[in-house]
Amino acid sequence: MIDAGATWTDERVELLKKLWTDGLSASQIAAELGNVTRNAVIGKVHRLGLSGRAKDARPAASAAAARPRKATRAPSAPAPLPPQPHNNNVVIAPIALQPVAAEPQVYVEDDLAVPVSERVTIMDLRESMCRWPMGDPTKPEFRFCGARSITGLPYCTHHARVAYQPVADRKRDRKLARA
DNA sequence: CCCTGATTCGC
DNA sequence: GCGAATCAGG
Repeated sequence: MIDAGATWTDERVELLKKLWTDGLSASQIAAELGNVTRNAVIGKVHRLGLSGRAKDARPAASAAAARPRKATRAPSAPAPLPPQPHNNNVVIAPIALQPVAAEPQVYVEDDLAVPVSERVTIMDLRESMCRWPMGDPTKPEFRFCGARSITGLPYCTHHARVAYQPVADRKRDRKLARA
């Protein structure tokens, strides 16, 4: 290799753009590029001015909620906040922020993106594991998803989407090659 | 504890 | 310009 990869060559920048707009997470992109951390990716993304991805219109929503101050690093910049335009047509539909069922049990085979790798029985189900039921609860082969759940939620990222949204199609693989 | 992106600031 | 540290949040 001529380049260790620690520099933002045009190719790497383009790949970054592609992957970012493609919806991959910063860490995924970092893993893909190699020799960079997710922070580096995020930093670059912001510098390129393509943060926020291709979201409809989320101008001030989360941006305004962002820390106006508090870097606990070294107070220097007053961090002036420009007037935020309220969004106009973000109709994310306040549909249901609650599970489609309090006690899910008879879900059909949801989809194919489910990682079969970590399915577990109730015996092996731990606190940090996704409780998404798979199969017939009355049958012995009943299993739970078992993937790492979002802290505070009973489901993994994937199933949380399915559970909390009527339709959430976001295909992303977990292909992080760590260490 | 795992992860996400956002931000700040020393380099 | 770069990215680690930090933050807020799921």
